[in-house]
Amino acid sequence: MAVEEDRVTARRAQIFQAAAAVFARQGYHNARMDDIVKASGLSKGGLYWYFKSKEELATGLVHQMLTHESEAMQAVLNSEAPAAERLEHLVRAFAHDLTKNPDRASLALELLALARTIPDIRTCFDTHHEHFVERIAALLMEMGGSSARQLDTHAAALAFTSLIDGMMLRWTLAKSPFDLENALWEATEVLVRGVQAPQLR
Amino acid sequence: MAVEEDRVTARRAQIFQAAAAVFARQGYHNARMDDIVKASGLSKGGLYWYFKSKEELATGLVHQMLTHESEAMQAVLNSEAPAAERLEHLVRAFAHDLTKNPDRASLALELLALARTIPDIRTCFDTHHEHFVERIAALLMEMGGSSARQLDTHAAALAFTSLIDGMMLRWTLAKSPFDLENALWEATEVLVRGVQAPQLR
Amino acid sequence: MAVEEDRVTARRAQIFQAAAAVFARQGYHNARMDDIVKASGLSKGGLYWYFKSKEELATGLVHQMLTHESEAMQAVLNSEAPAAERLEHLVRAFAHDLTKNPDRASLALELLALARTIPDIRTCFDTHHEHFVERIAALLMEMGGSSARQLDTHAAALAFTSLIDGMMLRWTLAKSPFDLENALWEATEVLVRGVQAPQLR
Amino acid sequence: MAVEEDRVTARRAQIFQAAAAVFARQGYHNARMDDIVKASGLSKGGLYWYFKSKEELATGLVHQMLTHESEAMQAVLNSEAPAAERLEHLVRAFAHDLTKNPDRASLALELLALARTIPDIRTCFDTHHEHFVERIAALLMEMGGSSARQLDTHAAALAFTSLIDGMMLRWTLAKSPFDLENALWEATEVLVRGVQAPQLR
DNA sequence: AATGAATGAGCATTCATTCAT
DNA sequence: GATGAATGAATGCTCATTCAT
Repeated sequence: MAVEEDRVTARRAQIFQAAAAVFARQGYHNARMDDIVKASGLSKGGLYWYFKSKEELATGLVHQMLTHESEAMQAVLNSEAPAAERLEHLVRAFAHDLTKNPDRASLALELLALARTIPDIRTCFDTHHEHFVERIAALLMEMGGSSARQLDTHAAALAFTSLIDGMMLRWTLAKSPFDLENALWEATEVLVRGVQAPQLR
Repeated sequence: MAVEEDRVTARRAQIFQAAAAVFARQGYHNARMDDIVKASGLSKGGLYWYFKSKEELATGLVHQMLTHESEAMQAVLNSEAPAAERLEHLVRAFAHDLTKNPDRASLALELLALARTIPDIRTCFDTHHEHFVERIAALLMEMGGSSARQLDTHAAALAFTSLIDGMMLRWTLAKSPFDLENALWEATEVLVRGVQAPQLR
Repeated sequence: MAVEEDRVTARRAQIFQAAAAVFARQGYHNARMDDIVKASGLSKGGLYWYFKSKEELATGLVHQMLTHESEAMQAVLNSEAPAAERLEHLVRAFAHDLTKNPDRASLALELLALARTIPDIRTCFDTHHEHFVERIAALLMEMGGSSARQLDTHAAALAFTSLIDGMMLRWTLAKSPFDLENALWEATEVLVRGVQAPQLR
Repeated sequence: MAVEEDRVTARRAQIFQAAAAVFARQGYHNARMDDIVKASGLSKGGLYWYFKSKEELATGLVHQMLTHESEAMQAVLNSEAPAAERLEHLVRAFAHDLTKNPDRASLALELLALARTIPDIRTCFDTHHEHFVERIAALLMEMGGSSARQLDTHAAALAFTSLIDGMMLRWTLAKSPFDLENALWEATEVLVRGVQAPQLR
């Protein structure tokens, strides 16, 4: 039984990997099931055994990716380091990972656009984002927001996550590539400074 | 002659409007040329008289939208008000506009995703973004960056534009809608504070 | 009135020339009315003023070409020279003309194929061919067929015309071009010899 | 494996037959893929599984027809009979076949016209014709050409093949049908007599 | 479980023809 | 007579999905 499970998991992983590569390169709509079949090494019927439609495959892929990302994030947040360091680690790890796998950023944009059209995917992203914002807000709070700044903290968290997505997007599309890790960390610093700085008015 | 030009312009505008509505609702790939034809009030052949392919139509639409946006931005920047006010005006106008036309944000995401696949569209966005960043950088500089902070200013401008795109994206996808104008302005304030705050380390 | 007629004739000739060139190069079905419009120097509406459909244009073109060819043939046949010389002249003139205007042969094949589908064109060719065969038969008879060979003469005429069409066809399609005039005249000689030779059995 | 091959061959044959019928009746350009689909008994996708475009289908059809024809010719030429009889057999079999299947002649004209536009088809015909001429030349030589007449023999072979094509063409287009077998054999006799007759000049 | 041949609804695009000006 | 913008039916081809083996 466990062996069964393993094979299923392995096959699905195999397919996810193929789909990720194909979607990243060609985009969801320009990707043919046959392309994914070819990339996966399975047969057409085989693929449809594990995913009953292209949409379900995309949805599953989003789910898997966001789960991974969430776990990776949690791992960093669970560390013993001071909040500021955890934040930096988070940012750098994220940027570093994308820099090494630029396709991931491309894929993310593709799937994000898909969220507009496919409700399940939208829900996935939505939930993920909410958790993300909460964790960041907590982190920022811990970093030195006085209780009087709670609102600011939450707003800053939203700003932070938006910043990340927006910069990833810019980075994937920009023809003249820039150093994502650096840019992202600089931006984060500015943001953090802004949160901790005394109110202007 | 001028009349000719006018008709051509009018027709193209008419088609752009139809395409914008359809792309916003259904997405580029789920949009049928027939849908746009229907929405435009022209005939199929008529549409193809002005745009020789679906792709060219999308490209033209991106061009037109970015041109409009750039001009709107310039108009705000040309005002006599102090820099800080111009920035606020810019942010609020942008957010206000989207709030009144939520489809625009949706459309923007769609077209942004298209940029991955269609080179001409990518170029349009790229150029537009570069100009955008430059203008914002100039504005931030004017707002009080000492020359010693030039680098920060540019980084902050990049952060700012990323923030805008990212938040617009979040806003379109979020199921629980939030006040875009408020969130964006708060985030902007944090960012500005961060730029003007004394270096932390 | 006569001036009117002249203009009409001139315009039609102008269009025929354009259509001939376009059909020769692209074939009837791959030719767009716009191509012919462009080649003719007229406007779309202008072309349709003189020919009310693509098919009518093709039909008119066939008619005009066959009329010309028939007249050219008649001119040669009307000469005072001995029959054998007239035949040679006929063959050489025909081949010479095609060699100088290879498009004509190509066009002929195209229109011949069209005859299968367009009844009017088929009728044109049919009538033309009948006359052609009759004239050739008369010529061959004059060249020395005894009355006892009348049947042979007619058969030979049919053979002769078939030979011409077939060789023209081969010539247009052959990738390694050959000397049409020479080949055709040699073949004619063989045929003539065969008609004049004593019955074998 | 052999079963696989067989099915593929059978399907292709099935499609060729349908295409031949449809092209013969309507012509290549007036034939709709749907017509062929209907005639073949397959589905649209099924047809496209075996031929990836209309053009490829036509090309394949030409190839198949010429291969068959070449084999049929070879079969006749391989017989033990004297050369003259083999020639007669060849001519009569060819004509007889067409008379029983008039569509074949019609189809041949259609495909011949296609050769003007589709390079692969042109090449097929070209190669076929070359072989045809060579075989006929050899046959004529065997029939009694002295070595002094070698040139004439080749010319006569070219004349012969042209004659066949031309007469088939005439026969398909003629409204008043004639006896193809008879006409063709008579013409052949004249030609042969011409080759064997003493030089005139 | 796995295969891949077969299905058929769906779609972008074309192009002969028309007609208001 | 002439123009060319506008029409819309027509068509080759695609591709997600199915199902007999």
